[in-house]
Amino acid sequence: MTDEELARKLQAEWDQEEASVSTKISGTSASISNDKEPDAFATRSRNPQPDKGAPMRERAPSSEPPKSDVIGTSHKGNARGILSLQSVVTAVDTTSESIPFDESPLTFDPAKYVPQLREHWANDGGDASYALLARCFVLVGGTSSRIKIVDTLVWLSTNAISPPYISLELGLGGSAISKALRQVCGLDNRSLKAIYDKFGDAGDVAFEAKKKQSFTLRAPKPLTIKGVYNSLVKIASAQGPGSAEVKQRLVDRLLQDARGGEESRYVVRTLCQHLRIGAVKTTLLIALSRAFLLSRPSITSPNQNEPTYEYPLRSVEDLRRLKKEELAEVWGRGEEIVKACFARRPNYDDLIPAMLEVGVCPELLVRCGLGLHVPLRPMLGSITRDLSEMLTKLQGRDFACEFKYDGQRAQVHCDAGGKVSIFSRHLEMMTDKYPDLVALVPRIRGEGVGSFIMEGEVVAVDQTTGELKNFQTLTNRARKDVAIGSITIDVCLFAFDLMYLNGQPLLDRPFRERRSLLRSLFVEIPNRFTWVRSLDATSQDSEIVLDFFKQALNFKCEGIMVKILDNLPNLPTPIASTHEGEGNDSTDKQQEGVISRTQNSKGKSKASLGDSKENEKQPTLAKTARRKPLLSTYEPDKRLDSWLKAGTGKAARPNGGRPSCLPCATRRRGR
DNA sequence: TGATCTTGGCC
DNA sequence: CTTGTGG
DNA sequence: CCACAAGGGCCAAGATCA
Repeated sequence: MTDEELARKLQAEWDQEEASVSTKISGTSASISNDKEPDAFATRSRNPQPDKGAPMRERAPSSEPPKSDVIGTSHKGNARGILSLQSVVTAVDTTSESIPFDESPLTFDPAKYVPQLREHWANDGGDASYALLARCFVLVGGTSSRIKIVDTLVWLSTNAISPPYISLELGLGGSAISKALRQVCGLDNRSLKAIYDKFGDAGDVAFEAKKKQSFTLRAPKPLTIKGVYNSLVKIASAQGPGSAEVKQRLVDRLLQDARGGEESRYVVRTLCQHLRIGAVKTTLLIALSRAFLLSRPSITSPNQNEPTYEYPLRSVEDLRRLKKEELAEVWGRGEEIVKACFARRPNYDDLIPAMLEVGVCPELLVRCGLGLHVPLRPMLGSITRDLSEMLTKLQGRDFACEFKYDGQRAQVHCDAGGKVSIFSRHLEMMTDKYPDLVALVPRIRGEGVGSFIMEGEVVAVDQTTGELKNFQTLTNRARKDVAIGSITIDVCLFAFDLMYLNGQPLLDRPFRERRSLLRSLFVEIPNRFTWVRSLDATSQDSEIVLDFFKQALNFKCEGIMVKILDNLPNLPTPIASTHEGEGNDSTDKQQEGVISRTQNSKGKSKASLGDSKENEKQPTLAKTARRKPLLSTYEPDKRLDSWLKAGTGKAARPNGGRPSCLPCATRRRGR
């Protein structure tokens, strides 16, 4: 297909789409335009701006919205529903004719998709999103350049163009977008602002503005996936003086080339990196998993250097024959693998090539697993309200309590060569922010420690008194290009976990073992590098735990973390848990056994659900026994009950809130 | 240049 | 960080 | 129950303006 034909085809499709103005597919999708509460300019938090009706002026005097030509980039309201999804996913119908990567259109083909979507919606209900995304990722008849589409599309779908630990910022505010809209659509600020106030979403503004566009500056060139992605990268790459204009030009072009309102909407939302399609990381991983279970690229030109893709597939026919639970099992197993990979190596540029090589199988975890200088997604703790809830969740298992310090979580990588990387909780690279920590690493590394990944909390600490400073003090530190001599706020790293050591992942080891390795192989430096203060306890120690919690608060900590120590409960004696039937040791043990048998293949909780017999045995206990198993392993990106946090929540009570972990419970059930 | 505003990161 | 919402 | 979205307070950086 030539460019010209393609363009004509797209234009025709576009017209058709415009005609059938935003065919609402499901009721929920209506929420897009449902925004009441426009909230002028919706810039971020501050910015007093009580200003309501006052229209924006260019070059605002100080009373006006200071940045008069800005369309805010924050929003209200959720966009759920597949109308938006279909628009974003666009026309990557990889199952039909083969369009070269460079020409893969950004626009979607409503004629093709709308009926399918209706069908999906009717038949699959909640699975429609996954089904649709999976369909769009299906790789049939592809070449390696086509494969790139998947990659690119995934990035675009997740509001990102790079993983968080690689800093590639668009550096675009709303102003560039409004400027472009003014220029391209011939509207003035006042109208734009009015539209924005109505919808509260820059993308919706673009939609309306584009519909009002009365002229064209030049012949639009159909947008392609690759083109849009490349533009984003170019925008992000432009830096320094004059960069604003470069960015502006790129934005202008994108909006000129956008055909019609719907495409403009999503181009702009893409530019804001705020697609609002309700399908982000997890959804995409699930969709990828399904797509790769069902299909693989077939290389048409074997003479090239194209690799061959031969991983096994599931056939749709076979899957159709399965019972509902069996099908869920098949999907679920794949999803767990893909999620596990992404949790350990959160980069689609790594994940997708690996999937292309081996498909969705345990091998994937080897190809795309934990590695140095690539942050894994941290394990999280479930929030607990009070002590009794905590002890209940712990189900009588042994646990460790740790101070929960008021600082910033940090993941420290060090390779055998001594190179250090430090990542934040959200995987931002902050090595440059803590040159003092980097310098510390050689000194804390004990004998026999080569490479490692450890985790801890960075806290501002007075070096002479050892006194802990609050979080706010820590934020006063400079963040970029910190010279080690110019540091005014000293910090201490309170380490609490070790996930990797000497080339070997430790994620599957029990916490007790990881902690022991950490504490035996590394060397403390007072007020610079120490262990989190901790206390091992059992469910009988509620008073001691409570006291520990109070100590933590007195020590300027936010509260405590509680962590399961061992995988298998080490019950001294199977004393009958006669009364209460609360903790119920026997079922615990059985469950745990089931899990550990299947764990190596990532069976996990799905597997344990399959064994329903054991629950039958003790009907009275079924209610409490359905809890998820408690793991002492490090489970990246999961929020499980094996880690519990108790203490003062920051966002709820920024200042001086009372601890929410009230000393409510001395009333413990026996023992 | 310094004041002012926006952004994006942390909790 | 927290909450709210929807499936 | 989960995933997504959005909310708030705070800060350094950087862009923009007077």
